[in-house]
Order: sequence, then C-alpha cells, then structure tokens
Amino acid sequence: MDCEQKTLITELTQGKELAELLRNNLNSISSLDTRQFLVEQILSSYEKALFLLNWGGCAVEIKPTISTLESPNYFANSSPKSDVSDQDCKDQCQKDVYKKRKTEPRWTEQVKVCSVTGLEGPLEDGYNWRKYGQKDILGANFPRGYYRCTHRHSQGCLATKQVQKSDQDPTIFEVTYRGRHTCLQASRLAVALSPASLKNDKSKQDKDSCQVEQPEQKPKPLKELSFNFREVKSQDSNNVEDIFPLFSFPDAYIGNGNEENDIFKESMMENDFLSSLSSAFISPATSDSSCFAMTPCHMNSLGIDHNVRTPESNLAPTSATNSPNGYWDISLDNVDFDTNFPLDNPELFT
DNA sequence: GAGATTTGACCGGC
DNA sequence: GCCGGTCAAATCTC
Repeated sequence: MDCEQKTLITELTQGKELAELLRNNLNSISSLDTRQFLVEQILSSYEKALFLLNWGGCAVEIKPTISTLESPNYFANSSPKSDVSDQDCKDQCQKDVYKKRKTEPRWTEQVKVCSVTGLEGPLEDGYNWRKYGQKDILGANFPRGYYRCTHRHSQGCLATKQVQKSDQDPTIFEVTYRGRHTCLQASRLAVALSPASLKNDKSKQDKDSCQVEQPEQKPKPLKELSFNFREVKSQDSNNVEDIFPLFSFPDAYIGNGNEENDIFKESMMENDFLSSLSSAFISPATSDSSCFAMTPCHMNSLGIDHNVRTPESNLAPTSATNSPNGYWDISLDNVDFDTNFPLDNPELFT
C-alpha cells in the first residue's frame, strides 16, 4: 500500500510540476512540440494516477496506453482491486504483459549509431536503461540485447529498446525503441533540451550581466551551434527512415575564453545541464569535441521536426531517406530558441 | 548490501 | 514446434 501511495503521489506531483512548466511556457514562444510534449506528459501522469486508483498494485506494472484508455470498454471492464485476489491480480498482470505485445499499439523506431564517431554505443541516448535479457536471433551473427527503462518499477515507465550489432558492419548498432518514456527523466530531458530552456537561459544571462539589450541581436553563441548528420537513422513501425543529427558545439564555442561563451558554459554546468542528459548522453569521447547525440525526442524538443518522427507523430515521410549519408553541417539560424524559459530554475533539475 | 548483468526457463504468437 | 520477448534466480560489480 505504501508503494502504491508513493507511486500515486509521484505521479500527481509530476503532473503538477509539468503543469506549472506548461503554464510558464504558455507565455513564451516555445515551440508547439514542446508544449504538446508537456501536455502528453501531464496526461500520462494523471492516467497512471487514475489507473492506480482503479487497479491498485497492478497499475504500476501495467500502464494503460492511450488507445486502451480510449477504448469504450476500458473503464467498464476495470474492476476494483478488492474484487480480485492478489494472485488473480498477479496472474492478470502476467497475462497482460504478453497480451500487450499484440494489442498495445506502440511506436517503434530504429537508430543506427556508428560507434566510430566517438559515441560509446547505442546505450548512449540520454536515458538510463537496464538490461533484462539477451537472445541469439536466428540468422543474425550477433545476439540481441533487451533493455528497459531503469524507472520501470519506480515510475511505471514502460519504454524498452532492443540493441543488436549489424551483421554488415559490427561497428554499427541497430537500436529499436519501443514505447514512450513516461518517467521523470523523459520530461527533464525534454525541458533541458527544449528551445525554451536554452533561449531563456540566454535572456537571464543578459539580465544578470546587466547587458544592454539589443532587440535585433540574435543569441550569438547559439548561432554557432551546428548539427552533424552522420549514420544515425530512425525507423518507426511504418518503416519510414529518417536521419537524426549529432548535436555539436564547436570547440571554439565552449571554453575558448570568450566571456559570453563562458557564461553559457558556466550556466549549463551550474544547472547540471550536461549531467542531466546523463553521462550516457554525452560520452567522454564526445565531450572533447563537444559532440552530443540527439535522439528523436531531443530533436523534437528543439523544434527540428521536419526530419523527425515523434512517437505519436502522424507526419508523412520526409525526404530524409533521400538524404546523403555522411556528414552534414546545418546552421541553427532557423531553430527557434526561447529566451524566456528559466533554465536556471533548480526545480527543473531536481 | 544495493543495483546491474547474465542466463536458462517460460510464455504467446505464428 | 520454432522463435522472439520477458521473467527471475544466480552472479557480478561497486
């Protein structure tokens, strides 16, 4: 019961915090995707809270999907926990685990990460994963690893991913993501990388440093950011391939002695921005070159969605499949960074 | 000792 | 019956 109450409190608290974040974002010019993401997270939190109240302990393990909640029979078929024994509940949970494979509609995507680029491998995507299995796959030279979100039990996050080395090129890992992160880490990642957060940080810096505001001046450091497109692809359940970039700060931008740049760097460090993306997100190898890997979620948070399929996205396939493999440098001039978002708000990183 | 990983067994889908 | 996905006990690591 204590565990259920804790989970319930966690979900409701998360929902409240996310709602406050959304409120702060309403008056900003943050991207629609950012706000939509917050709305989805809020709904997810309250769905889980409601599910806990309806199902008791089973709710932690079996999170209803949007589709199941939308089902007219969902609440009609749900019965109070008191109507079933613990064993029945456990058995039902066990059955649902297998049933959901077929019935639960999940978005999937594949990401190929070339380890020679400096990334440490497919696990480095900003989330904490726990390996729960490994299988030799018929016809594959390498075994497939099964990972699920570390916060599966504590927060009911059902995101999983499968990692397998490519038969053609062992330096390439094929990563298939299944399910959407509903853990707090997901919202933190989204907030940390949201255009709003980055933009507001710059705004605050201007205030704190008492600099004269120049309306026409764009955030100079951010203009110098670049995206490097390498062999990073995604694939959803519809077999649509897109390309995701490696997110890089030029060395000249971070730690070059430039005061403005140093302010940005210090702010990120003070807010634990980099570590909030987890050490996995920024590998030691990439930190030297200030090169970060961005998952579709991160890309979406930055408002760069024309080549990115979000989990619930129904966007039509883009021309990404026709994009050249190799190395792209794209200016962020067209990326909308919100200067009004409080990156220095410690609540965002707690 | 807590958390993560390994690995054999189990289950459902095909 | 085979195969992929998951579970859970044993083992490992810090």
